[in-house]
Amino acid sequence: MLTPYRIFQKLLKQYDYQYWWPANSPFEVMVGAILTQNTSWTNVEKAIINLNKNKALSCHKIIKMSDENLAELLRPVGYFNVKARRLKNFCNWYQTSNNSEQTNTDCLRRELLSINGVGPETADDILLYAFRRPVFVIDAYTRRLFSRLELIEDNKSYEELRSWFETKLKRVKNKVALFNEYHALIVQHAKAHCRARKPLCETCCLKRSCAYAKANRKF
DNA sequence: ACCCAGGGTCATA
DNA sequence: TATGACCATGGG
Repeated sequence: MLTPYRIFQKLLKQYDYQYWWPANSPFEVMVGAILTQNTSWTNVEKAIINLNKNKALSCHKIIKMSDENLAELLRPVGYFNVKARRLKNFCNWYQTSNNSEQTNTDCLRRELLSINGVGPETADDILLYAFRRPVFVIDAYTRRLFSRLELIEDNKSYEELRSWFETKLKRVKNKVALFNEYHALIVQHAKAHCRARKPLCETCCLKRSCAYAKANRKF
């Protein structure tokens, strides 16, 4: 039986540990989470370098900078005008927020979702990889993989899927570590699988339109 | 010349 | 609630 946990084991065996999130601080994780919306990570790295060069990788500096100057540093990520505003919206919340280790995760999640520009996946990236909370991140790859394995239906909402995964993985001990590695492995699988098809399964290439997957009618 | 990327918001029906 | 337009650079 293919269960979410079995699939995790296969991914781990195939790709080994990923040690996410690739960042030097929790704040950098949060910035990256916003900048990588529908954007490849290589572009995000360029923007992070720009921010560092201008000593602008801090809440304080980002809020102080003009929209135009910030957008210019964010140019490589695309959507730079939108993302400049989103980043500022986030920083304005982060600066005044007073959340501690004790803050309830659902409460923190609702606060994140109330920020314009932070949707469910970005919020969960931040919760898992910056705040170390046990939330399972759902992204386009996760949907495609489990849809093509015929374990989920593609008309499910984000919350339905997150709840499904968290229920299926209820019994694991260190949820933060597992959810962390799981999402990272799915992304790694997406990057690697089209180049070297290896036996996780025959039909789960995660490109949006994979001829192989199409031919096998696993959509 | 196309397709895609570690999404989200807003207007419309 | 469910689609569709829009945001925009860079790599394959």
